[in-house]
Amino acid sequence: MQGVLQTYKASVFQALGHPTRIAIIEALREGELSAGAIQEKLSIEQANLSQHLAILRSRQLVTNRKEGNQVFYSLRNPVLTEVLDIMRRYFQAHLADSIQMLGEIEAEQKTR
Amino acid sequence: MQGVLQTYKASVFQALGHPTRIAIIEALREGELSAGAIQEKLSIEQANLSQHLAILRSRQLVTNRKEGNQVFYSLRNPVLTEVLDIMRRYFQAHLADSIQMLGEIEAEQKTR
DNA sequence: TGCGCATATTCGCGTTATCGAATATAATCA
DNA sequence: TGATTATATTCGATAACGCGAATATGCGCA
Repeated sequence: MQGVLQTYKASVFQALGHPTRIAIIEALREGELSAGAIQEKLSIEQANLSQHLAILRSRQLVTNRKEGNQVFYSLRNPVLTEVLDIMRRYFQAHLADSIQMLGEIEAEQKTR
Repeated sequence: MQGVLQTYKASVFQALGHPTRIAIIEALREGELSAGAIQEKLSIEQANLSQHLAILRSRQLVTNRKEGNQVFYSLRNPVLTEVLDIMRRYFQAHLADSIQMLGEIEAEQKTR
């Protein structure tokens, strides 16, 4: 087993390692949104969203603010969008390979 | 299910979402290393390392060069270390919370 | 050729993640 | 208070992950 620090870093990346959670974070780029608004934007099950939000909360990637009936989420730190932007550059740098990977991902998705 | 692009991004983060793989990438920061050298550095099972390397390869995060008997690995793109550096800043920015999280991670590890 | 070293792959199994359904909580409002 | 809305949690099933043991592959060298 590796060090605690590496475990910590890994846990943050792991939280980012799901398409729905990437979508949530991208949805929050523009500013805070209520859970309901996110749900509508992503059109996923309410419970499922709540589970993903719980993970992002537990990793401290988002904060939430309760207002009356609803809960508003926002990104905890702009560093996150920074990382996503870098990944976009990374994606472009490896465009050819990435396209191939996308193909494989698509193929996998179809066979499910 | 979210878009293909988000699935792709998530798959890259997911590859980073394991302490051993973080350790591998950090080990490769200084330059290329043979699989054996990495194994020695991390002191993990040979098969296990090979599995992790396979994942990093499949996500295009590392390249490998065969030389005679051995295989040398290196980071595909400096963007990776850039992301790790940013995460370090992130970690420092949230030091207080992170320390708490580390405590939780440690506690979890002990109870296993 | 046949042996030995470095690395990769396969297999079986335990653990963790993910999902939808159902249920719980908590706030508002009639 | 009771109904309604918004969100969270629990549960059970399935899928994916991670590991070590065993085995396979591939290269160099006697």
